[in-house]
Amino acid sequence: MTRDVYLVIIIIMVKVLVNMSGKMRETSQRRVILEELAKLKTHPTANEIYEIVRKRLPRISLGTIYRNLEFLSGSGLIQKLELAGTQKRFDGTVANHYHIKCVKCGRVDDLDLPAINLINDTVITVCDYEVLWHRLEFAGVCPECRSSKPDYIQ
Amino acid sequence: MTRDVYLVIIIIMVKVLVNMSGKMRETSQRRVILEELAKLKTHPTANEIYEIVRKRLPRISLGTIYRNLEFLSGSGLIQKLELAGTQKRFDGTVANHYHIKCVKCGRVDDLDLPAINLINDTVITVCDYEVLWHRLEFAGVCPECRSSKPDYIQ
DNA sequence: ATCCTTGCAAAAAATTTGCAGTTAG
DNA sequence: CTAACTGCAAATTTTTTGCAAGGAT
Repeated sequence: MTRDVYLVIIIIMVKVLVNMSGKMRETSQRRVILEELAKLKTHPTANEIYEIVRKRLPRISLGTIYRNLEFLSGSGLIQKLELAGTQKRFDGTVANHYHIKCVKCGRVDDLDLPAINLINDTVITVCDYEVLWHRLEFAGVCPECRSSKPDYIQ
Repeated sequence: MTRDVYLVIIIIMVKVLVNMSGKMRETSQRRVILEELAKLKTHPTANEIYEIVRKRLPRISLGTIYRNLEFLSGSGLIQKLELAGTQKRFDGTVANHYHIKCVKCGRVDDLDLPAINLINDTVITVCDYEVLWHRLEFAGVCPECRSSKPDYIQ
């Protein structure tokens, strides 16, 4: 639990430093991306964010979306997820938590499961690495897809 | 442990079925890819495999490499890894095991850590998914990179 | 006024696919 | 024979980047 406290402190420090340095500007594009990401419970791809933000800022470009997502995740204001599949996804929630992805429809949900940070120490004992972090991802069939007919019947 | 036994049986069955169906042909390209992958302890990308196989089969194309890697991992003869980063990696070892990736040089090593399959059952209790599998990936600094000077000195 | 940020378009990176010709079974 | 497979090249998909114009502080 102490580890999580450190993490929160570090995140706050990063935010303060980003603001203090005075180099981060609050543009409407950046603000809207952040707002929309905070609203969403899903974990959209860059392109999905583009389509959503475009409704409010029709002239925004996909390049700006990518640059901001990269910048915001680098600043610790959002989280970049590199899950199975071809595209990266983004999460407005910064706190460390695990995800599960539906193999049928592709939706990604948060898991209410405590992070098993102790496992990092276990890994240090079986390899010579300095272990920094781990990523734990689950895959399965979501409730909606489960209630529909199985593939081999359809 | 019983679960792993089932897994091994299933893998063998898949191999048998693949051979029985008589639809899989043993081409020199496919055989060499499989041979080279079995030799390697690293977890190469499609392009790295291409460069290695090309030494033995100079006329092979990258498309063939991709098609075979897809086919072989679909048949359970090799493993496709979708770790952090942009490229997929391939593992000649089929048995389920975890990996650690160096954040500096990008190399991927196997971890001698038992698979925590019980966690799937835990996840079922906190969400409505039918949990199929999980992926646990570590990141850190490998021994070689650790012994070199830190970034901010160089 | 400065220089971070944007839109646009082109480029890059990684992977997939169409097709005509080749080859294993 | 014939259907699976290959090489080649073009096409897709996803992300990054160069540049001149725009805008926040």
